[in-house]
Amino acid sequence: MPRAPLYEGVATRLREFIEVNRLGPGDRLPGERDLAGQLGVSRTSVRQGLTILRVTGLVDIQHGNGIYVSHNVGDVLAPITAELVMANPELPALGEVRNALEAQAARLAATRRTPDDLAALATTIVAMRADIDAGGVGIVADRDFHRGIVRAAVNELLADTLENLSDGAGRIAAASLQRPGQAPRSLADHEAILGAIEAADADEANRRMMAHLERTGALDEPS
Amino acid sequence: MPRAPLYEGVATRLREFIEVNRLGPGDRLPGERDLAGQLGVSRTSVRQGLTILRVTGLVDIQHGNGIYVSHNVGDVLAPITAELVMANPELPALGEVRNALEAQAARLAATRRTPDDLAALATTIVAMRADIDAGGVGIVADRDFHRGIVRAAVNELLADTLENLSDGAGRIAAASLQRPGQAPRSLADHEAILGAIEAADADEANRRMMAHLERTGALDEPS
DNA sequence: GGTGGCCGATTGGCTAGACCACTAGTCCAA
DNA sequence: TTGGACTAGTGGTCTAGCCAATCGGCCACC
Repeated sequence: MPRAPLYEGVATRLREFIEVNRLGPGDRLPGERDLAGQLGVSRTSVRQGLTILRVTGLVDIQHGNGIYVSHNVGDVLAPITAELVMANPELPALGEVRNALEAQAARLAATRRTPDDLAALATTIVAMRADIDAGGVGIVADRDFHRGIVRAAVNELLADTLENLSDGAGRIAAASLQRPGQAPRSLADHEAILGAIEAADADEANRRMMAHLERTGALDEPS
Repeated sequence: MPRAPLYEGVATRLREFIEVNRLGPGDRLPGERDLAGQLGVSRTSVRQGLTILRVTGLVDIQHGNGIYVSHNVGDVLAPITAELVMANPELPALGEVRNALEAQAARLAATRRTPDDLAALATTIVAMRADIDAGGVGIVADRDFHRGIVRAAVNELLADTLENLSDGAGRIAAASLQRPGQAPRSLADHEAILGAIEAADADEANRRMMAHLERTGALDEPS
């Protein structure tokens, strides 16, 4: 059995330290030299352990100032998912995860949307129709619509994750809209989804969003 | 504007190195001393950069052997999500993300399930009924059912993410089953979900799974 | 000829100590 | 009151070295 590296243990003990001392967002940790002394390891190892917590999003390290417990839970997944997407943006498994989250956003939006949310969504539909009438395909309005849904869902973790997953997915949506006749179809989809959200029909919103995503995402299908 | 730390740059340059040299899973990177020389930085900084890539899941560092490009994409998110869940397991936002992924798994399972998958799922239902008849609540069979769904979905990324999200969710499910009359209700839900999957009805499988999760997850509702 | 153990080269893991770079607070002079 | 210099404290980086795990080849032995 291979033994775990020291800095792994340091990371674990630092997590425990934060938990035991009930440290919340914004609270300050002891300096690196202090921690090295308390844990009985070299400062180098402490720094490697801290790097792990930093990448993980648990702490915020400020040069010349100190080490602080981070604020947003969403920040934890953000850099990682971004990394993952950058590495292989058209991985099908990734698209399926993304679809699931966005359909869930539609479901939540159906129950939580405010009048402002509905107004914003309606605006994107008007804008998309105008763009299509003007000969465009409504890429901007399309993106705004999907973002509006996510915003209406009021779930920061979901929003952050989706934001990063979408970095790669953006061009897929753009490519999809370029297909002949796709833009009006997408517009009709949007209207149907918004209708379900207005009606507070969570199941229907979820179903229609999923159908919409599967239609637009299926680029490789033999026509 | 604050300048980025050196080790961040090292991590980025190492990522580029992997990409430019078309290194795939299993390929070996130069040693730490080599990299330090090539990048013109100290070994310390190289090690910190490597730690980032390691946490990120991009590379696998082996003591006494060398540094290799990692294999599984799922490994990227796994340790991070586990971390996140450990930190705050009853965060409602987390539950919503988890529900979305599991409902998506049900949807995918409806189209991809093999006869073996169906048989395994049916077995868990039989086992759960037997356990309930014997006075239990079928915790084990319940867990097996949900895992069986995920397995049938054939999406490694989704499976890995869910596996880690569920570490914290496990006890929620267990607590839910303890409620009077819940176990038979869950069993009925399972049967309905399996029915939809057998019928290859993706929408229905998705809908029923979501309904099931929302029912069992709503622990804090005033009864 | 095959087999087992030894040994050394290579590689990552860890330490110690020093100095640099940045931040925030203090204090003094204008 | 205000502006800037100073300073203590903190993270960032480097050097040099030794420790520990791994792998592969060599060699004695069967």
